[in-house]
Amino acid sequence: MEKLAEVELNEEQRIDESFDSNISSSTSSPKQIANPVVYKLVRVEGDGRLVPATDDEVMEVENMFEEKKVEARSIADTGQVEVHISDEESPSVEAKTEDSEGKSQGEDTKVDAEKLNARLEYIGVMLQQVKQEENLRLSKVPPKHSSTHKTVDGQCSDQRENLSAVKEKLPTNHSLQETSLLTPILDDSSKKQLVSGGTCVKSTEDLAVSGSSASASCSSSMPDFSRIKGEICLDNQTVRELQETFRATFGRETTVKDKLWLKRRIAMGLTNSCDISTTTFIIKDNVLVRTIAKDTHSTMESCKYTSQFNEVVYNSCKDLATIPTVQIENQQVLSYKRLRKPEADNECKSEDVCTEQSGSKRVRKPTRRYIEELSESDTKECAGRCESSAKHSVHGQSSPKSRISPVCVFGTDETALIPRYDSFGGSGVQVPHVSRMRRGRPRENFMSIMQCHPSGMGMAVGVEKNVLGVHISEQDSETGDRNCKDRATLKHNQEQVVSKTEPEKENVAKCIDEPETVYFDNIDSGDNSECNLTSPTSKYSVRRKHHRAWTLSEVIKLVEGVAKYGAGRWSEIKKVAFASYTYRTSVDLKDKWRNLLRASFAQGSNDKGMRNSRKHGSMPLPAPILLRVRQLAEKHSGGTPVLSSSKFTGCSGRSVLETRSGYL
DNA sequence: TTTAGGG
DNA sequence: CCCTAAA
Repeated sequence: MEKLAEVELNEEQRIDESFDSNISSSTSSPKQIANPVVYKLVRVEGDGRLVPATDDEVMEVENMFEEKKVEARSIADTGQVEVHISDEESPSVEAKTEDSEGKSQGEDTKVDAEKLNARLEYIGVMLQQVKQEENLRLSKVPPKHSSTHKTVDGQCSDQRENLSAVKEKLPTNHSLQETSLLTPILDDSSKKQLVSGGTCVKSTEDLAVSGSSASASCSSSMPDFSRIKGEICLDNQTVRELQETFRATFGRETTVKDKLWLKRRIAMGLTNSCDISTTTFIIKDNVLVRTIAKDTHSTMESCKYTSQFNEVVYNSCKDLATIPTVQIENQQVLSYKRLRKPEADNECKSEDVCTEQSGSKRVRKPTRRYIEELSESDTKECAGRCESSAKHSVHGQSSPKSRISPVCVFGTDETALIPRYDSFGGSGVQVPHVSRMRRGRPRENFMSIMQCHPSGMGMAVGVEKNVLGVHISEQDSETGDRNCKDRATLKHNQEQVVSKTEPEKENVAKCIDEPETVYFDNIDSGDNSECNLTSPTSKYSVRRKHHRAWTLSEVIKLVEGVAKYGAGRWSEIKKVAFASYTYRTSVDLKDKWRNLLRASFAQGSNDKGMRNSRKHGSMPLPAPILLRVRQLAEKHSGGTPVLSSSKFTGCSGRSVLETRSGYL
């Protein structure tokens, strides 16, 4: 604490010295929040001079840190810092700082805030530059220049100079002073980001200092890399040592006893990467060395680099009260929530080491429910199924009987049958009605039943092809699709059906109602490959769930929809292009597009394997469409837009639409 | 509700 | 195709 006091004194003295300079308070911004504590630190002499506070007064500085923490936090919460950093250009931070040094008592408050702000700006700029350099180094592609970047470029021709400037400047007393500001603001995860893998001696020293001096006011201690200097082989460490190292790395205790876990966490922290696939770790000067490396692709390089980068960021951030903008822009993928939610829930937070760097992909929690459901249905057989179907039941029919699979209707237990029958698609065929709740394709279920008991269903099958197909495809879905919503139940049915009857039946029935010729994807085949009345063979038929094969026209609609609205606007596309296709949901479109992408690129790279994998019965996707898909994908991935590609790219010169006719 | 992703 | 989480 003595040191802190000294620092504060120095600050005040500086004010004192530069007192004579004129102030231009015009630069004051709304973010400048007066800090009342400052008043206690200076006195105004008769001539108006500011004099340092006495020792007793200085003691109060300690409180100020608390105040500042709050203040800085509030700044972060309102997002003002972002605005500040990105919008305001700072022609000369230093000059500004000097100019704005206080003159009178009234200005004093402003002075402090001014300095802080100036520093914020300065650091913001620096961080921008750091980031910029990062981008330059990581990729040849020039980074997108934000307004701030332009400003920076204008004033600083050489970024490296500024980088070094950061280093030189930061270890001064300011950084010391404000490290304590930073600490509580950054939560654990962000600290990890910043701290992990500091290879610089200075950073280590700073950390040590700040760790000791600021610990009084900070709940969580700072990492101490001095402990992990030199070469460390994690494998040789005991659990206790590993915990020690963990603490040195992440700046917090852990009670985890699992060696491997600890090693992995430490390694992750030091490399700032979750790509730790080895079991043996050696750490040398904070850089992870892999002795058993599975992925050798310049891991060391990247590790080292990120370490250095993070160190710079960290040093910079020490001087910056809050750094949301910079953090976010640095692809460190620190979410806003994290930065704005400083409460540190310790332990287990390190889990985030991994997720936080996973890039821009949306992060998902594990879906335990799905897992539970699956395992349950697997193990508990019928009981599990009943439960899950109950969960999905819209009607809320709680009676177990109501949930009995339709097959039971024709099975041994007639009494368990659902008493209700629905008219199916106006065909006059009565179908057993189960819980209407899933968006499933009823006809499969229905058909399979039909096939199993043609006699029971009477007339049907023959007529089906002509009549039912149309009805179902055009108007069913809403009623029919709800027919059997529970997949588990449906599966169950099918399995039972299969076990009792010929496996092909379902398959045959399934394709009856296809209004158009069905093509088959190149990739996502497995499901619909055999829609073929004449060759009802394969084993796949047994396993298939309700599946509506995509027709070529559908695919084309989809592709054009994507071309028009862009991939991702599935609901739009669905509304416009698939309005009449009630059985295609936006999710289906999305899935299909995903498959199309895969197909198109697969074809581009090697079409042989694909060709081999393709079964003879299936019709491949027309090349022009795949091409179009690929182009759309490229276009959307940031490439240069391709104009009316479909017209020119067809192998045969036909447009996609024309090509289509050949398949209908 | 819609979108993105995993299974 | 299904399911779920995130937005």
